[in-house]
Amino acid sequence: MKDITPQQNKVLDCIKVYIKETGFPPTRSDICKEMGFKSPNSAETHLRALEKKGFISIASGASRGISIINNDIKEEASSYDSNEYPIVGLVAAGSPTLASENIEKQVNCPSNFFSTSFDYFLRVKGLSMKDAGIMEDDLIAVKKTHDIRNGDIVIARIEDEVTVKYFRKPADDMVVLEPANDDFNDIEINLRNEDFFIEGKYVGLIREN
Amino acid sequence: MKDITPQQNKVLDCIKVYIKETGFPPTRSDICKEMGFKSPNSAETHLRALEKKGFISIASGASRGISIINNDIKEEASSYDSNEYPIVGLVAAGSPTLASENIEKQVNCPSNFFSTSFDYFLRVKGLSMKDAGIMEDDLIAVKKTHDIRNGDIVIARIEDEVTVKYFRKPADDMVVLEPANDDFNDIEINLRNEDFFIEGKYVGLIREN
DNA sequence: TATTATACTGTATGTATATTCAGTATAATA
DNA sequence: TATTATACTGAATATACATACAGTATAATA
Repeated sequence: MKDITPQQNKVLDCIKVYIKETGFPPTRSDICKEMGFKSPNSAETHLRALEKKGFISIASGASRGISIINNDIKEEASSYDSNEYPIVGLVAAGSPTLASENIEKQVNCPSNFFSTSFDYFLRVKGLSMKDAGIMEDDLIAVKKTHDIRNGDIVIARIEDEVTVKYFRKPADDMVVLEPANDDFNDIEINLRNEDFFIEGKYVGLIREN
Repeated sequence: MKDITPQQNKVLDCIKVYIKETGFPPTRSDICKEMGFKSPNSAETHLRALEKKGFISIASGASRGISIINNDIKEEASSYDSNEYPIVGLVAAGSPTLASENIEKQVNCPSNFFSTSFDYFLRVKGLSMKDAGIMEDDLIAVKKTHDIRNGDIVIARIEDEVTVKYFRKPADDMVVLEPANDDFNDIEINLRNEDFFIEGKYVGLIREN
């Protein structure tokens, strides 16, 4: 799977939304309306790019012949399929690896439990995301991915510190991590100087009381 | 929902199969091929019958504008054994009963998922418990019980209104329900005058992102 | 008995739609 | 420097498609 451009991603998203809302895929012209294009060829070229990169398939000659190619392994599994997922502690320093010494325990959970598939649970320390409803000791479902958009909640590692924050990228060489708590400050990272790594994306939450 | 004829059922089935295999709905002509009809009008009349009976909707003028209307009562009717839990909507008025019309869907979940056993999930409306990390559209795991202590989060019904709040009982004939949000006020209930009922206790939370 | 629903064939037509061709422009890559 | 990918506008066209109209026939209602 090759890289997708932001614009192509938008088009892909708008196709998904269209299908979800109408039950059938959009025409070139429908995509133009959604995206604000003035020529059906704008949609066409994006579709061909998405096809080439393996995100969709296009049935030749057929109207609305677009179908989303799903490489989310989760979807293929049956709805009652369940798996063991590790709970990883959010250790103050060091990355949340899946090495056995970091695993608190394994929990059984249906793999399609959240709308997106995920890889492990992370136990939250601190209250920096309080206003997003993420509290101390909550379990965050984390999907290992680098496909992050502004506003996503990410699990990131800066130098040796792991943290959960809102993600924003105002410039190519800069990332801002924003807490959801007025008692905390934004973290600005200069990608030139600092060691920054995105462990994954927050896709769901579980709280045991 | 009116009765469906065997032939109409076949057509409906073939539409479902077509969508599953191609990702988009069939044309009249596609249906003819699948069903062995020789006239597109055969498909057309069946489609109109299915539309009239509420099984599909047809977008006027659009090609392949068929979408399946989903009212799978099957899942809702099944009994809640070991691992299937119903999601109940927190309707503004009325108690969150397990009657099928109130059940959003069933989710598969290990019965020992939370430290305490539970009976159903409730979808949260509003932000009155924001500071307890309970946000809009979260799923609360509810245990049907009347064993409540001060400080527990309860699902309670006052007259015809269902609400989630902290529970406190300062006197034998009085209950105070406290929100976790400064924008809301405490609710004081005089047990002599008002119809008050505890539906259950909050034992866990799930958030889908 | 007349009417309506079901279940088809066959033809016709306007338009919805995919798709190609011709351009313009920018940024990245070889 | 030439080439390729991205990101568009704009026009043209063959055909894919929904849909209406005209029939035939059977069974179930009212």
